[in-house]
Amino acid sequence: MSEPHLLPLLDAPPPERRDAARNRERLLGAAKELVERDGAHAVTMDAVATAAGVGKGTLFRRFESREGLMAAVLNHSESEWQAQVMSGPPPLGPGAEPWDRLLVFGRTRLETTLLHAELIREAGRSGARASGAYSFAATHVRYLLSQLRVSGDIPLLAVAILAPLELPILEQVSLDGFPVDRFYDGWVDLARRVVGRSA
Amino acid sequence: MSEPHLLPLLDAPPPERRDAARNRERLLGAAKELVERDGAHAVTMDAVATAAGVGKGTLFRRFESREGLMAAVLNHSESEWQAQVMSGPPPLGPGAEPWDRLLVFGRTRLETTLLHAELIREAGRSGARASGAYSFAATHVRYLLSQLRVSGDIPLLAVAILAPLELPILEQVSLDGFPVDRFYDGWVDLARRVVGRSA
DNA sequence: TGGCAAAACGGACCACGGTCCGCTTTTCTT
DNA sequence: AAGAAAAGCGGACCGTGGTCCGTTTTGCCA
Repeated sequence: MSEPHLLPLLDAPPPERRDAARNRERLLGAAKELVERDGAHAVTMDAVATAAGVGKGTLFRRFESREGLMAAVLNHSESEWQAQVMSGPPPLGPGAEPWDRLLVFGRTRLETTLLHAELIREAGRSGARASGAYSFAATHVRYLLSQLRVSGDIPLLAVAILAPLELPILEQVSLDGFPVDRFYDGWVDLARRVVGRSA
Repeated sequence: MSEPHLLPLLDAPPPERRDAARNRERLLGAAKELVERDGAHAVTMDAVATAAGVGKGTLFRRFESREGLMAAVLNHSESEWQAQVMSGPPPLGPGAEPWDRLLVFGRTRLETTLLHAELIREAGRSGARASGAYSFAATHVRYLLSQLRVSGDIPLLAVAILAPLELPILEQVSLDGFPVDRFYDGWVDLARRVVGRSA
């Protein structure tokens, strides 16, 4: 009947057991390797579990679903870009004019999305959700827009600016046969109109 | 060694055999019914085939995949809206000012997308592709933009205007907890900026 | 009308995502 | 150090999407 000695501050998330952590790492490593070798679409859950020397049940307990696993891999791949944005050199990182940062942001985001296209596709809904990719970008754009003293509903304008850079949109568009360069120019034009720059 | 008597004009698509046509109709009907009754996510291919009194192989031959089937159902559902846009009463249909048409277009498109959300989701890539939903909307917006004498790369601006109304974007946004009404207002603001209206 | 090639049919079959539950490992307590 | 509860493990098992191929139907021509 003894009371717990330490009250959890802010109900802390329960820590991970040692074997669990080890297996998560093995699984993620195996997944990354297989994705790189065979392409995300060809990676089966059985294969990942086997390659990691772990049971399938474990794989699913750690990553919820195939999409979840892909999202985890994706997240890892995008984290470098996120770091560049947050603390890399200008003009992508801090230190440059907001407008210049926005332009570079758009270009690199477009490139990153295309680079990870397959992974994003395989990650499905989790791609945007579980991996913080989308909300990171949204937050950053909102920040830049506020720096630019844009008038209006900034969160929504951020959505509008980001939307054409999302994979589902890019896929629809490229079905219509747009080259990527032209697409980027178009995006710059859009950004100009939205933030209200004339030239 | 006789020559064919009739040359096909513009290599015509081969017509469908009677049984094939009959089965396609049965299948589509069964699918619509099941989707309505149980929700798209709960509809299995076996169930559709059985309900239509047809083998599974036939179902797949006619509709390619589950996504293809869902796209077909979706297409049917959207055709009414498309008809309204093309030849219904103003301001959605022809006869009103382009700007007013654009506004109503946006609102009804948003509503339609949300109404068919589940079907769109289940239709996956085919949702945009096979069902002409996306390209219809794009074409129409391009038309309205040209009527509005908008300067710039009209096809790309059309993409930019349409993008925030696509389901994947709406889903990401509503995760961030936006009410729909506010979202529509935001879209109108976006449209204003893109076409260059001050008020 | 009979016959034949092409098209379509259908259900047995397969692969893969996901679940379940009896067993093992970890961790905490005394 | 021992013991027990919690957390984790793993692989047999299941449902569903998708394929394959021997059989049937259709449409055409004689």
